[in-house]
Amino acid sequence: MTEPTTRERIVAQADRLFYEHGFENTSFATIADSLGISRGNFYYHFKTKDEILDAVIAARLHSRRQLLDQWDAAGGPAERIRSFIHLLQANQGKILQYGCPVGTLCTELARLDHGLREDANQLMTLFRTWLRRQFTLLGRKADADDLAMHVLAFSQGVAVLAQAYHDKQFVRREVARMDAWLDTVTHTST
Amino acid sequence: MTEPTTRERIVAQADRLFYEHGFENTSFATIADSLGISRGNFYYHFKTKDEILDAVIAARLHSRRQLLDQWDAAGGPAERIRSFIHLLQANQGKILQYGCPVGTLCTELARLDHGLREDANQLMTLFRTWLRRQFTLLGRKADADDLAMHVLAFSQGVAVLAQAYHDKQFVRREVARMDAWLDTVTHTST
DNA sequence: GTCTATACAGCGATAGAC
DNA sequence: GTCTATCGCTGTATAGAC
Repeated sequence: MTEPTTRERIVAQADRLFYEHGFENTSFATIADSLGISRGNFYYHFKTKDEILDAVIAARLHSRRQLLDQWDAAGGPAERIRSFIHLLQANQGKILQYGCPVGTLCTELARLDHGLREDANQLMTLFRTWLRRQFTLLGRKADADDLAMHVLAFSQGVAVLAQAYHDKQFVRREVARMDAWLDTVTHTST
Repeated sequence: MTEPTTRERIVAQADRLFYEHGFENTSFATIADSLGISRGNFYYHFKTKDEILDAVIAARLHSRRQLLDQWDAAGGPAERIRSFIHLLQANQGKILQYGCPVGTLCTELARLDHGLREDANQLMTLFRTWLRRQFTLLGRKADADDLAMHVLAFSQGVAVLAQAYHDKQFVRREVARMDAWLDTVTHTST
């Protein structure tokens, strides 16, 4: 295990802070102070704030791809989709506090009309494409993207309300409902 | 029809700008300039930015209550829930651009850890309570709140993805899916 | 690579003239 | 009730010493 570089430490910290407090609401000073490095040093590694955002999005893409690769390595498509649905419960603590890391970033950048908006959307699309593939493998080729978007909408909606109300029971109920829905999809031919 | 007061004009404009660009991203200068009034005059009507936010939330609560009152005046509970579901399509243009006015505000204030967070949540709760009442009237007393939350989660999830992808067809499909779901709820006894 | 010091713009907020 | 002028703070970003 090699020691992380300063650059890597900055990206990891920015990733966390952008998630917990938002991109706009996180300043250079906050990131630098929380790492114990100076603002000046900061600019040696990243010329602008957008460059950090870019690196954070790239890091998230990388980590999410690894997660999907893990799921791909084991189980069938139905089991994999279930892993995605259950992610809401696995990350429940964070989601109740900060919402979905993907959804909240897309929403914030859309609102700021930010240039890297489409890059953030790539994160959402990563899951969309992956889900679509799983539904295709299940024999739902014709409406695979429709079903993928439905699963995404479910997870985003639950995340928004879970954060607003801090309600674990609600998450549990909705995940169970989605599990039941997935059963009907799995056991139906097109 | 009486001429709107300066205060009313400020609230209306802030309401619009907070929705379109977010609370944090909207400055006094932006609001004042867009109304053609000076920053100084601004502070005669509102001492702090939070006071404006408070007024905007109150205004939204008022307008949404009026909408629900209209729905209550005509049709049965099933028809009313359908009106709520179809709101996503009625306001499609705005939602594709700016998301849900209720959800995005709750998400932003949660993230800012803002003092008026709970007041924004009241907006969500207004719809939650109203939906719960409709499901109770449908004879689903036991799980009325569960169903209400499910409908809310649906609308929030669709709004997030509709904004990210600017996809009208997706909204249409999800609304149709929700309509079908409502049929199964309506025609099932507890 | 890391630091201190600083420039400069924009923010929320205040004082006081009209 | 509306204006101009200005303060103090924080934000992003830069320059230059070590």
